[in-house]
Amino acid sequence: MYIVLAPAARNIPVPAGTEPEAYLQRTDAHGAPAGPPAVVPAGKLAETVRGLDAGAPRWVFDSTRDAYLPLLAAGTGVDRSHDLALVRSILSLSVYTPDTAYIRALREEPIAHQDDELPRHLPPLQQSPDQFTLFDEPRADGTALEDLVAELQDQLAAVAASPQRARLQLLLAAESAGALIAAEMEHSGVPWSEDIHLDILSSHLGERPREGQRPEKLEDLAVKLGQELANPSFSPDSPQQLIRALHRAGIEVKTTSSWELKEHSHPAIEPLLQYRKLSRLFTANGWAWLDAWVRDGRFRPEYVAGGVVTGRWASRGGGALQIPGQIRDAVRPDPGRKLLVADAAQLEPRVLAALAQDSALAAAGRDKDLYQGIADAGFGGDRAKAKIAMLGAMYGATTGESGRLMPQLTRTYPQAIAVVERAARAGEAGQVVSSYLGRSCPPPSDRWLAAQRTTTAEEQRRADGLARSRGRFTRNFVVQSTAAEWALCWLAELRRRLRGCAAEGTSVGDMVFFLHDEVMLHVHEDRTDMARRLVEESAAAATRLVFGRIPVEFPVSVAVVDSYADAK
DNA sequence: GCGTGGAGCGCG
DNA sequence: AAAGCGCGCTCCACGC
Repeated sequence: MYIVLAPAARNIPVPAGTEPEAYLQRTDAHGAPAGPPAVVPAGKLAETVRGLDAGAPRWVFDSTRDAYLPLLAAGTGVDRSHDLALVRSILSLSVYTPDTAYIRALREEPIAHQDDELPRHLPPLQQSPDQFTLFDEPRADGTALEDLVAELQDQLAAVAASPQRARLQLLLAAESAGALIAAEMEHSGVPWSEDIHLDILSSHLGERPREGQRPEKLEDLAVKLGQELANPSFSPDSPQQLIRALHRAGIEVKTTSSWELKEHSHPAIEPLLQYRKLSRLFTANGWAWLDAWVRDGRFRPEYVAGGVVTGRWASRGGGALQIPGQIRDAVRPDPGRKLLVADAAQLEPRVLAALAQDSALAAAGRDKDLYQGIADAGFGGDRAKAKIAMLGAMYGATTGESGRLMPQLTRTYPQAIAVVERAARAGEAGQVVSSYLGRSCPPPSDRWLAAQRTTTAEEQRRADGLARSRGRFTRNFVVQSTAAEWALCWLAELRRRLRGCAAEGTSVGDMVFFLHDEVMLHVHEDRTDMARRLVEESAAAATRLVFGRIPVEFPVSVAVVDSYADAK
């Protein structure tokens, strides 16, 4: 049922005379060992895993990325998994987790689930003063095979005793599937045309500059800016110099951010905004970025599944989740392939409709754009207004246009608004809130709690500010986290279907990119209709999985294109 | 020289 | 027309 995999490097000492690559332990449905552990000799792991996966086990990894990327490199995939670290992180916070010794222990060591930057398998420094002995001695690090098996048992027992076992099980399965998908996407990479990227850079910036120099067009703008501000030597990269120069030129801004600059009219503003735009392209996605992240026609970022408190993915290096529209034209399919870009339309407000069982909001999104539906029902058909109002409701806006539009929204969708308001009040009071499937937000920090127990008026103002800030966080958490689990289920369902097709000899394509509510497939050009159908089926399946039978639609918009730039 | 926090901006 | 959630990256400014 489960097979626990422990890379041998973490199970030193090595048995004499052998050179194992990994240890495997088969267990029953409760994680209890079934038979003795297997020692997999060097060079045989991928092959062994491939053979065992036919028996449809759930592979147990301490870190999916560490264990699975090498398998993928050897051409081996697995069907299902259980990621101990991700499950640990969810269980330690979830309100659906029962009070077991394992959970209590987790909650007493906050670092284990809060700080992913500290790999659990590295012992504290004071325990290994000599770096050279580090790899020759047994590590008391809790990742030996038997410790992984023990933790699996603890986790399965906790889920079994949960008052919401089904939801929690689904969440943990989806989270683990997400980790597999993240590794697979990292392995496949995003098809990237270096030539087109270079064309974009040269047309916007000019030739690649020498190390430490500005590109030609950026330099021109800096010079022009110096002239307009009558200050030839200042650097627009320095906020302090910049704001002083602006003030001297009579432009009275509090910050130098673009939206505030746009409110003034002065001949220096246009070149400044242009400089900003190009400077960002140069520094964040320029030649250096290309050198670092694109090789052999693939952009290979590192994804961090479960890297965000709400359950969204994060990324490390390469800014994978912030690819600017400016360079999306560089994402091109291989010959014989197409890009299929699917987007869950207005996912978060639809999730809110489901959470609140708000039939008016559900109706507004039936067979149409949800924001347009809201607009038609209460904002005179003005879609932009409806969208601002809805986003404001989910983010906790109090001022500005968004704040002004809120009352109208509350009149039309009292049930939906009540859900986010309740979440906000809970957060302000220091409570935790949870997603539909049971991912809970972190409790307030000790500093936050201490701030709430203040007496002086000034401290009280600060405490109120902190409370409102937490309220905005929890308000958004219920929606964002539930949207993230819908999206994970969507991806997992899609993965299952794609693997099913491949197993039958009909390769449809690969999942190559995921961005919160949007997925990109690199599909064979003669199977785009099939891919489209799988994506749509998966969305329907995800809705059923998460919410059961509900009268809320979760439509996906699908574009089959030859450039990512054409997807929107 | 090194780490950190803020500003600014990219994405959803 | 503009302030309210979640991130990552790059730069500068600052303190050590």
